Amino acid sequence: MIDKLDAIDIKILKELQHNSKLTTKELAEAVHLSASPTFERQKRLEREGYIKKYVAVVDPDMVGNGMIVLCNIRLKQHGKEYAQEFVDAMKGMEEVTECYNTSGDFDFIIKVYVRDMHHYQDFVLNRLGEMKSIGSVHSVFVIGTVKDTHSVPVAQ
Amino acid sequence: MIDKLDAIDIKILKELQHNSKLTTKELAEAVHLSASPTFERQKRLEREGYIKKYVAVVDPDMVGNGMIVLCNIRLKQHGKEYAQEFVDAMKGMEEVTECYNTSGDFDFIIKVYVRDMHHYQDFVLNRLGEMKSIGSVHSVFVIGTVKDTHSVPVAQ
DNA sequence: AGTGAAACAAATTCTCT
DNA sequence: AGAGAATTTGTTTCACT
Repeated sequence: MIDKLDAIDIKILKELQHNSKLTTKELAEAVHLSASPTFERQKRLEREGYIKKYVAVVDPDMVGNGMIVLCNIRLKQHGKEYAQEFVDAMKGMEEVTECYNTSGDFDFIIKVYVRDMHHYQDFVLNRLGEMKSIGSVHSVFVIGTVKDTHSVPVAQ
Repeated sequence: MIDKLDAIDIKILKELQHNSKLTTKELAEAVHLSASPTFERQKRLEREGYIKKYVAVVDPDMVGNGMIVLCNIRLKQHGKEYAQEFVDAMKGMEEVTECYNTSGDFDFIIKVYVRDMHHYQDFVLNRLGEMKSIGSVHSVFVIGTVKDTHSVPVAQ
C-alpha cells in the first residue's frame, strides 16, 4: 500500500508514468541515486503490483478512431443474467476501452472510440441494439479533449 | 494516417499497446519478421506520431487513490475567460486525469481519482468550489471498474 | 540500503540481398 | 523492404561499504 512507499518510490512512479522509456541511469539521476538501488526499487514496484504493466500510448486520430463518445447505459432489468451479458459483451468490444458501473440515473458508462458518426450509429444500432440486456442508451459526444494524462495521482 | 499502415504495423501497435516491454526480438517473432525491419517499423511509428509515448500503468488502489468520480460540470457563462480559467485549472490538478468538453446538458466531464469520499468532498468544496467559472457540478460515482484497457482500437 | 564494476542482454547500425 | 552480423548501449548481478 501507499504507506510502504517513500518519497523516492513515489518519484519513480511519477517519472515512469510520464515516460517508461527512461533508462535506469536517467531514472537514477532523476531520483538522486545510483543505478542499482533505482533498478531494485523499480523491480520491487513491479513485483508488488504498484506498476501493473508498461504500454505504448497510441494516438487515436492517427489510427482513424478520433471520435470519442461517452455512452450512458441503463439495463432493462437488474438481474444477474442481464448484467453478465452486458459486462461480457463490453469486455469483448474493441471500441469500448472503458466500462464503469456507476451511481445515478444510469447503470454503466462506457467510453467508445470510433472513426466517425456513421460508425457510431452502426455501433449503437447493430452492436448495442442487438443486446437484450440494454434498456436505454444516452450518448454524450466529446467535442474536444482538454486533458488526458495516462497517469494516476500518487499521493505524497 | 491509418491507410499508411499495413497489417504488420497494426499488429505492432496492438502488441505494444498491450505490452511495451517486449524486446525487439519478441516483437519480431510476433509479427513474423526479423529484428531489424521490426525495429525500423517501430521507430517509424514513433517518428510519425502513431505512438505518442511509453508509460507505466500504476494501480490506483495500490497508491491510495482507488476512488473514481466522473464529474459533470456546467460553466456559469460561456465566455472565453470562464472557459479558460476552467481549462487551465483542470490541467493543473493532479487528481483530474481526464477532461473533455462535451455535448449535452453539461459542458465538461472530468475523471477524478481520490482516496475516499472525504477527499472527494474536499475536492468539490475547496478546489472546484473556489472557481468562479463553475456553475454546477453533478457527481457520478464509480461503483466498479468493468474494463479499463489502456488501448485505443486500431482499425483493420 | 547504497556504490561501482563486471557480465550479460538488448537496442541500434551496417552491409548485403 | 528484409536478413544477419557487428557494434553500441542499457540491464542486471555481484562484491564491497
